[in-house]
Amino acid sequence: MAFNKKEEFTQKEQDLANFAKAMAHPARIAILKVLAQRNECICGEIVDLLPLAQSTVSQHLKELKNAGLITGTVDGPRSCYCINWKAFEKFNGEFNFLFTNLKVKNQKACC
Amino acid sequence: MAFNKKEEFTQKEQDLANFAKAMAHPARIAILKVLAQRNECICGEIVDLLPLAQSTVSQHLKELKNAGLITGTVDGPRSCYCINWKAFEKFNGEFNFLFTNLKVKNQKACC
DNA sequence: TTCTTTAATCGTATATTTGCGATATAAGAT
DNA sequence: ATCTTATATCGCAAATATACGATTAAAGAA
Repeated sequence: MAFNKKEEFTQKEQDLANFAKAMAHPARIAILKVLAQRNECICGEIVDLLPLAQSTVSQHLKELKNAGLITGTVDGPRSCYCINWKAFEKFNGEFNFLFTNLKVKNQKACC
Repeated sequence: MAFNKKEEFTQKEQDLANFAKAMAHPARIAILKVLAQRNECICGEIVDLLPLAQSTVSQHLKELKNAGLITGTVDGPRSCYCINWKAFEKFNGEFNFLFTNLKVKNQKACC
């Protein structure tokens, strides 16, 4: 890849891409779904629901946390994860601003 | 990776993850933005706007097309790409159904 | 203190993505 | 028929992502 060209794009483009990347795996979608329904889940519960090893689930949780889509606190041998609704609001707004709004103006079909 | 576990998730989870994956790169976000603003852009115009080689842009366009986010027709040495608004509507709805709706019920903050 | 339980991290193998130059293709121009 | 132009595809190198087992860490229980 010679060099990573991602930094050459605008910050907004990078942010939106990172948000999308965090959701770009069915396991992470599934995790988010569980958290959205329950709020306040420990890692073990999620592991039981997914067809993946504990270490793999932990890794996916870490990615979601790094991307800011979830929050988590470690409390000794137990942890607590929740959806960060604010992040979803922000990116949903960003997404709509970039695309859905323009739809109204520009509806013609071409190819 | 031993084996690809992606098929073990539900079809909806996979579809949403694939949609997200298509947007998981700033170059593809930038391409979608250009197409959203103009409708009916040829590849060359997009190449001029991005800090990437022609072959790389063509590859990103192919990925967006394969994911169904854009449509494109080849007309000899010239091509025409457009946003597939229906796909955006579909996935935006899916996304809202999975997450944003639940927000109302489940607002408490924990961690 | 030692044992148990739960989750994070490390190390590693394999798969996929990203990016480019070179080449192929396809249609119009000369 | 050959040249030009615009785009797609091929082949490859490097970077990242995915997944797991093994290990570590941290807190409560015995």
